[in-house]
Amino acid sequence: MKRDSRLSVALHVLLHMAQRDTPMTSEEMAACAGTNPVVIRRTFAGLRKAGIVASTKGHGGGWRLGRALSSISLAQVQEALDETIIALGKAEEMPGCLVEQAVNAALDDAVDEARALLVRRLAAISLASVFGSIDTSKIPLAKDHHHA
Amino acid sequence: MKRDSRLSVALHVLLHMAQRDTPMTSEEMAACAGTNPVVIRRTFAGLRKAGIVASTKGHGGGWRLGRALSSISLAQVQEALDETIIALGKAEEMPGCLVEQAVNAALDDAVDEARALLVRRLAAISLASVFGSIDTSKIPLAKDHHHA
DNA sequence: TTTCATGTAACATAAATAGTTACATGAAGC
DNA sequence: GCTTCATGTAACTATTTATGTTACATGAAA
Repeated sequence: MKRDSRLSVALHVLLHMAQRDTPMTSEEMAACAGTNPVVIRRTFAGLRKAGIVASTKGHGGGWRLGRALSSISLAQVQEALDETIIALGKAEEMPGCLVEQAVNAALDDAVDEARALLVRRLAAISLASVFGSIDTSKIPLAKDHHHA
Repeated sequence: MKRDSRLSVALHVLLHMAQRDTPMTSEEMAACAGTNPVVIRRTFAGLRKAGIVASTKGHGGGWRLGRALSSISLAQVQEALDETIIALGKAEEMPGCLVEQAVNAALDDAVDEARALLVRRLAAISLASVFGSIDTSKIPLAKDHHHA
C-alpha cells in the first residue's frame, strides 16, 4: 500500500509561506512541492476551510497563513486534509459472521488506540516548533558577513 | 487513501481454518474471504514463509495452521503480510531542503511511536484469545437439542 | 496415470490518486 | 471600464496500485 504524503507536503509549503511577507501563489507553492497549481488549490481548500490559510483572488493575490504558526498544530493540518492515518482496515465481506466480528473488534481496539496516540503527538507539535527546529547552521550564507 | 484489509481477512480465514481438522483448500478460503483462490495463495505465501501456515499439494492437500493458535500473535500475521501500518508518508521532493527535513523529522518521531504502540498491542493478542472472544451465545443451534 | 491441489507467471480489470485543460469569478491596476 | 492576474472548480486524462483471472507447470494421493 502506498503512503500518502500530503501532510508532509502541506507542512513544507506552509513553512515556506511563513517566511514570506507577500501572498504566495499556487504556482509558487506547486514549484516548492513538486506538483502543479491545481493540485495545490485542491489540497489547500481543506486548510482554508479550517482557517489555517486564507486565499485572495486577483492581482497580487494568493495564499497566506490564517493565523500564527504557534497556533497551528500538525494535528489540525492533518485533520484539515482529511487524510487516513492508519492503513489497516477491516474486512466486511460477511457481515453476519461472528468470526469476522471478533477479528474486527480485536483490531479496532488496537488501531483506535494507536490513532489516538498519533493524533495526541501531532496535536502537541506546532508549526512554530517545527520552524524553530530548522537547522539554520546548515544554511550557506548568501554573502560573506566576515564573521569573527 | 484506501485502507488495506488483508490483515483482517487473513485473521478471519485463519480462525475458520482452526475450526477444521482437514486441510482447507484455497478455494474454500477464497469463498470465506469473498475473493478468489489465486489471491489467497498469493497472500498466504507470506504466512507460509513465516511458519504460520503450511500447505500441501495434491489430492487431499490444502492449508492448515503451522502452529497452535496460542502461538500466533496478530503482530506476526501483520508482519508476514508485509502490510503498511501507518498511512502517513513523507515527501522527498526536495532532498536538500532544510524545511522539508525539519518537517519529516518531526513527523517521523510521532509516526514511529504510534507504529511501535500498535505493534506492541498486536503482539499482545494471540489468535487463541480472538478465538475465545467469539460470542458463541449468538450462534443459532443447528438442531434443537431440547435444552431445558 | 488420472485427479486434485498448490505455485507462479503473465495478463486484464478496477479503483484511487494525481495531473491537466478549460473556463467562470473576482480583485487590482491602468 | 478594460486588461491582467490569481483563485475556484468542473471535467477529463493519465498514472499507479491492487485485485482478479487465465494458464500451465509441479507434485502428491488414489
